[in-house]
Order: sequence, then structure tokens, then C-alpha cells
Amino acid sequence: MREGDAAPYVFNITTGSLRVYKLLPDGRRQITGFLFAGDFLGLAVGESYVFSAEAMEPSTVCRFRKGPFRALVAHSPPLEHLLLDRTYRELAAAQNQMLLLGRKTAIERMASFLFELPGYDPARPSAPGQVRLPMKRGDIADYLGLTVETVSRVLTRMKVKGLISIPSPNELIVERPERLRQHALGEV
Amino acid sequence: MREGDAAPYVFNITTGSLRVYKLLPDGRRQITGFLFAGDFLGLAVGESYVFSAEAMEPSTVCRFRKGPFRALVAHSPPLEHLLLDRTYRELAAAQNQMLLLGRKTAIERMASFLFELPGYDPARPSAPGQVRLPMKRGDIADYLGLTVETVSRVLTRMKVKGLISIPSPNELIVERPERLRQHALGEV
DNA sequence: CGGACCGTTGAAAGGTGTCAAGTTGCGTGG
DNA sequence: CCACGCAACTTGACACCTTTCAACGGTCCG
Repeated sequence: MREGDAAPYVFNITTGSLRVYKLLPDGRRQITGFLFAGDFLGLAVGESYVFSAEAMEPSTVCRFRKGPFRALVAHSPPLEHLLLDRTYRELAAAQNQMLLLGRKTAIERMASFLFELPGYDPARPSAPGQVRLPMKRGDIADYLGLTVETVSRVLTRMKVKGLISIPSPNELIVERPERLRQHALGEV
Repeated sequence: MREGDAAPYVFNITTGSLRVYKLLPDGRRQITGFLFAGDFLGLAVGESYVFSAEAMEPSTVCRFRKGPFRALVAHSPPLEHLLLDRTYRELAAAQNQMLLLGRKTAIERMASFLFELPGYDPARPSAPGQVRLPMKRGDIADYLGLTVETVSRVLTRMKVKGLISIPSPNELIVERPERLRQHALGEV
């Protein structure tokens, strides 16, 4: 779906992963978030979408027409409550991302990014965790407000420091979660 | 209110203006938004606030205890709908801010900022508009992901170009809205 | 085998940050 | 009434992190 297009549908993701982004006229892209199974898409008010979205891998979604969906929500307080709750979480995540984009260095951004991906177990803060990266380097760069080159260089630096290892371009192992977390908070 | 504190209240702003922000441990600050009369504050889920907020000038708010407020919302579908709608708008604004912080240059950020302040009349796109700046340079800098020095330099550059004029530090006149808008979109 | 895409690495350029100093405006107190 | 101190703002010089530009190797696939 494209920013500016008429917005007749709401989607719920069944499988796969999507990137949500906004563009400037000259092509500069900012990815505002990645979506995975269970996430909703296209809820915003208004007649047209305010952002674009694309699948990053083969994905399936459940599509609702907006009118009936709105009616359903309006008649189901629990559902509306669920949506409100999810939207608050999304807003809190957006604020964290603003902090990242406005005030963190490249390595701090990457460290923060790795912690929000599934694969980290908060119950075992120092246990290494494996992370799947369904997105390409360019997607990570446009999500973190960097260039692909910088993303690549930062990953190399982390590898050299022993913070992570990279078995393949789409897999990453966090070797030292506690030190990576310090980086994410700018405490190094 | 401070990030991390217990969150027993929800606020609605009556008069004045507030800044909402997040901090890194070393003191770096990112202002995620400015709030004005009519805006809600502290709606997010959870036991504690996920950001801090301060008044920028003498302000008054209407304070609700969270429990009763939630109950009120739950029993009033129109109210919940209103909150959901506002939150979507806030989320859309946050996505625009991510684009700004991740991909725009200093002058583009400042131009974008000036357009989201009250004082611009969309019905007369080329008419000069006066803008009140209740926040200090440091607040603008922390909102745009810049430093005070860069904010000051960009304003000077805009002044030299004839895009704006600055009668006093807290007042600003947009002289060439159409050219400023081009800057905001990176079309220069 | 050739080509497209992706990721990595190097060298140089540049925009913004850092550090420092100077100016202005204003409230306070002598 | 004026000197003083302070905070906010501006300006300059320089440093540095990230970007830009370029080249190279690897993988997949026609």
C-alpha cells in the first residue's frame, strides 16, 4: 500500500513481516516500523493512508473493509479497548524511536535495534540470543536513520569487539547482551 | 511529571504549553512533542509514565485519577472513540517526526517545525504568518535533534535568505511561506 | 558463464557538534 | 538610577562522526 492512496482496507498480519515507511519527494526514505504476525495495519483515521507498507518476505494478511471494521469496533468495547491499548504501545515505541533518531550515535542505534527484535530473553539477561533479520541492510539503515555503509561498519565494529557474531547476513547472535545493552543506553 | 514515576493521573491541558521528553542516562534529551490547550497527557497504559513532561510557561491542567478516568472512558464509547482518534493523529505526527529526525537536514527540520506551529493559514499559502515561540532555543534543538548553536545558525541563514524575520527571540514572522514549504519537503 | 543484487571496505568530503567568546536583555541590589 | 550577575542567544574556529563516492567479492539465477 502507498501513502496517499485511498484507504478502504484495514489489515491484520497472519504470517511474514512488513516494513512501514514514509518518503520525501527526492526519494529519501524513513522506515517507521516493522510489523510481524498479529500486528494491525491501516487503522489511522482519514480517507487515505499516511504511510506506505511493503512485505519484506512472502507474507499473508487478513483484509477487512474499513466501514464494516469500524462498525464492528464501535459495537465491541473490548475490541476498541484492545486497539486503543495497542496504539498506545505503538506510540510509546515511536517516542523511543524519536529518542534514538534524534540523540543516539550509530552504534547506540544498532544496539537498541537488536534489543527490540525477538530473540532476547529478559529472564536471562546475560544469555546469548539468536536474532533473525528478515530485512536487508538498506532497511535497517532507513529504520535507524543511517546509510547502508554505516550499518555495515557498525556491525563489523560490534563483531570485532566480540559483542555479536554474524553466521549469515540474515542471522545474528548477540554474544554479550549486557554490554550491548549498555551501548543501547549510551553508557559507554 | 517524570518518566518512571508512578502514574496515577491523567491530565487535560486548560491553558499554557508543555514539553514532553525522554532522557538518556547521560542527560541527552529528546523532546517528543509540545502540548497546548485541549491536549491530553498521561494516557499511556502501564503503571508508570513512559516519558517526562514540564510546563514551558505558567499553565493550568485538569487532573483526573486514572482509575475513575478509565472507568469513565470504558462506559462512554464516544469518549473512547475520541481518544482513539486523537491517539491515531498523535501516532501519525510521531511518524512524521521520525522522518524529520532520520532523514532531514537542519534547515529542512526547522522549516518543517515552523509549519506545524499555529500561525500559518493554509487558506492563504503565500501570506506571511506570525508565529509565537513559547519554547526556548534549547527546546527547539532537543525537539529537532540538533544543538542550540545549529538552531541559531539555521535561523540566521533563513533570515539572511529573507525567508523569515525575527522581531524578538520568542516571535517569528514567516515572510515566504511557499519557499519555506519547499525547504520543509527537501525540494531545494 | 554473465549479470544483478547484496554486503563490505577504503578514502575523502561535508554537515553538524564541540568549545569558546561575545552580545543582549532583564531582574536584583547597592 | 546604575552596576552587577545571570541566562539566553549568537557567532566563530575547529573537530569529528557520518555520508558520499568508489571499488571489490560473494551469491543467486537465468
